Amino acid sequence: MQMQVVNSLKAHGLKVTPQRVTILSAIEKKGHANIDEIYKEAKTTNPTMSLATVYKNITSLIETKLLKEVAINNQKSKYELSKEPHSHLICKECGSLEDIDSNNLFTLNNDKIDFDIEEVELNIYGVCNKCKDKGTSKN
Amino acid sequence: MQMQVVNSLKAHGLKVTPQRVTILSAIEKKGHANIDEIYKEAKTTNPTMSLATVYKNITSLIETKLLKEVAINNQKSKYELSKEPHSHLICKECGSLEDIDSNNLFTLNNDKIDFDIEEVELNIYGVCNKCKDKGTSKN
DNA sequence: GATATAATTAATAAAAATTATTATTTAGGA
DNA sequence: TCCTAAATAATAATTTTTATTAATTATATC
Ligand SMILES: [Mn+2]
Ligand SMILES: [Mn+2]
Ligand SMILES: [Zn+2]
Ligand SMILES: [Zn+2]
Repeated sequence: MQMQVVNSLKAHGLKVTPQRVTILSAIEKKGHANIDEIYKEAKTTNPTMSLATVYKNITSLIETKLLKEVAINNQKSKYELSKEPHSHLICKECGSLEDIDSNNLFTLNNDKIDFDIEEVELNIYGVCNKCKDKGTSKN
Repeated sequence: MQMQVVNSLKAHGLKVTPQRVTILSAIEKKGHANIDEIYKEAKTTNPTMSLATVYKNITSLIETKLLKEVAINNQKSKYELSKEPHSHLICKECGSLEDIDSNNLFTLNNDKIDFDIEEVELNIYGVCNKCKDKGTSKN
């Protein structure tokens, strides 16, 4: 079984159930996925999995910081495994989302911000190269 | 009537209906608001307004770029009048959202990004001063 | 390895959010 | 003022999310 995922669950004090392993593996495979994509992918491994189980686990996996939500304009939120801070390129044509390393991407000059910063999220919307080439929509 | 809002609707080729004026005025008053907040505020001016009308208009106002969606982790999307690019401070305690000027806030080093950038969105999550002081949640 | 127990799950119902339908009204141009 | 396409209110339908509950299961303790 996905030792990586199993250990991660244990480390975060969550019981290791096949459903959770399946859900996390599905997200890991997809990189970023919304509820429906996770559910669909998870069912290929565990066909009896209930959608309510996906919802509940997404919630607890986020609470325990194992997952991170990525809220996106004009789409359902996607979820990803927690990892190094990074930014996202989001295509307005096809909705695709990809990671982009934040190092050297931008410099935050937060000298004068009077706010306890926990997390900085940079989302860059535009047109991905695939869509730029095709000139057409939805791929 | 809100001449500002009326002209804005005309300029974007949308019919000037009292419902649209009310919706835009509500958002203008609130700064940022989700569907429910818009509906509630709008009803104080126009009690017969239908929720479906709010939904449909939000969609067309976004399509015509009069409004902008602000998708937020763990909350329903908020909407604001289109204005200068800026960033947001979002409190994880109370959910409050406030504008912050992006000028001098960060520098984007986008030399090597091979992507047609249309819009850069920087969301800073953390704890607002009100919540920091109170130490407690939900205000 | 067997047992106890609290957590988790599947199935389902319920609730909340969003979109579609339709008859009526209305904004804006002729 | 009149016409007409667009917009609205009311409502139904659909979709999305959460709650409930009986059965199952992971894990701690023996
Ligand atoms: Mn990512
Ligand atoms: Mn704003
Ligand atoms: Zn694309
Ligand atoms: Zn706060």
